[in-house]
Amino acid sequence: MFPHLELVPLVLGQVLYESGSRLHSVYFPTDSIVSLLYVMIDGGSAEIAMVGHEGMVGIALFMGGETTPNRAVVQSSGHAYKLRGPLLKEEFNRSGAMQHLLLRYTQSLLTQMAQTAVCNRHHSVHQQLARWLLLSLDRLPTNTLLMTQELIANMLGVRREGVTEAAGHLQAQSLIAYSHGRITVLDRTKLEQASCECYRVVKRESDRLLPDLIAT
Amino acid sequence: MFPHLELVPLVLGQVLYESGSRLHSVYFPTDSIVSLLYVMIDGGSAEIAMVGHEGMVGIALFMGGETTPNRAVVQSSGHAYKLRGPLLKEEFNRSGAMQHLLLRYTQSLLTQMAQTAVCNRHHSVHQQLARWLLLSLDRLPTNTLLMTQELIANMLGVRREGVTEAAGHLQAQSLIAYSHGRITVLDRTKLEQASCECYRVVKRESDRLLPDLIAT
DNA sequence: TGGAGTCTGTGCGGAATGCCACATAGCCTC
DNA sequence: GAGGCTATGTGGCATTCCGCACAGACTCCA
Repeated sequence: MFPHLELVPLVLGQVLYESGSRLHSVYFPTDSIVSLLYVMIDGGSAEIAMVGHEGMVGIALFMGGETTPNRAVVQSSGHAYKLRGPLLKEEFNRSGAMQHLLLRYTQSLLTQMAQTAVCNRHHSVHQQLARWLLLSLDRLPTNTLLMTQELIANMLGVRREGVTEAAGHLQAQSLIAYSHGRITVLDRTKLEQASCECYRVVKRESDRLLPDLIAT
Repeated sequence: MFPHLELVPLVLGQVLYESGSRLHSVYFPTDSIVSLLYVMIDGGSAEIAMVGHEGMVGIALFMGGETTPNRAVVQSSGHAYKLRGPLLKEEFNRSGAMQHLLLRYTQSLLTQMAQTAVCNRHHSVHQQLARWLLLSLDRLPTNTLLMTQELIANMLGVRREGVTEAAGHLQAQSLIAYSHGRITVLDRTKLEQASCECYRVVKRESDRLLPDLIAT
């Protein structure tokens, strides 16, 4: 399979899959982040999960559904290994270590989605922003995110003003610093404290299910 | 595999799995409904997804994680076929039709979770109640749910009063009728109109991914 | 049949968030 | 370095939902 991996650049805003569209390839992000979004009829949106170097975009291919109702958008520019769908399916159907890995990754994605649902229900924009920053940070090589508040608001499905207020609060406490589309995390530990339990649950499950990737 | 299926009764409130507990058996509900919940540290809860005759409780077993951070609670009494974990794994690893079916079901569960996240973010308690009633109805043989508003509130992760108000509204429009723990859906079509797009998305994906089950 | 317990209805104040409008401020290009 | 564009800050108002308190109504069991 490895010879068929093709390293491709992913740029911010690029749409890898549209809702309901047939998947021809899957992507393994290296230093990029891809968001899975649901876009409502009225145009509103909400992020369902994010995928970075720990995972793969396009699990519907081996799950058998071929498509999902979600859109996959590049949330942070970078690169990904692209693989043609049939090759992935072939590898999956060999029922080897790769299949087990993909299934465990899918379970970790499931946990992320579940926790997103919980977070959307119960936690404040403040807590959700902290969670989101941490999830992004875990998928980036640096501790700086190139990301406007407007974009974050779209991901979280909240108002831009809400993000401004929450981010201002985090900056006042020196947990982060930001300016015009560049957010730097200054104190990761305190940011975790500002976040809700949702982040920790997702992180713990991810670490538990995908220990192999610690080396990555 | 079939000779090993054991029909067991499930009673309202029964906990099949606790968060993080090792799964020994899986359950295929027949006329019962099982809710997957996340229970927060402070005791608050939110339903992640519900499972009825279309699916299985305990997918973590074949996904490779063995456990999940969620609790599985019987939401509507009835029965389920119980199967010992190792037997299910064995069947799954045969990579036959059963594996494909289970994976497609998992994808439909994924969609349900994703849509729960979206709904929690964007839709009103009114819309969510309608969605929830419809999802339950699809999994029951009758159009009567034995279910108090308090319980529904716990599932949706909202206040009981909020459910009272929304349910009163639906009853005033003659979409449902209820009294002390017994809810009857009178007009399914209008209830769908009162619901948000989330119900339709989940239904469509479920029908698409699991056509075999229409016969069931 | 009556009483206890559960379920449902209602009102009030407060917090969080949504929507809208506009002001300020940094960045980039020319 | 000036202007335009984008990003961020701020305020006001409406709505939804939460938390709390308590009243009324139905059911079930003794």
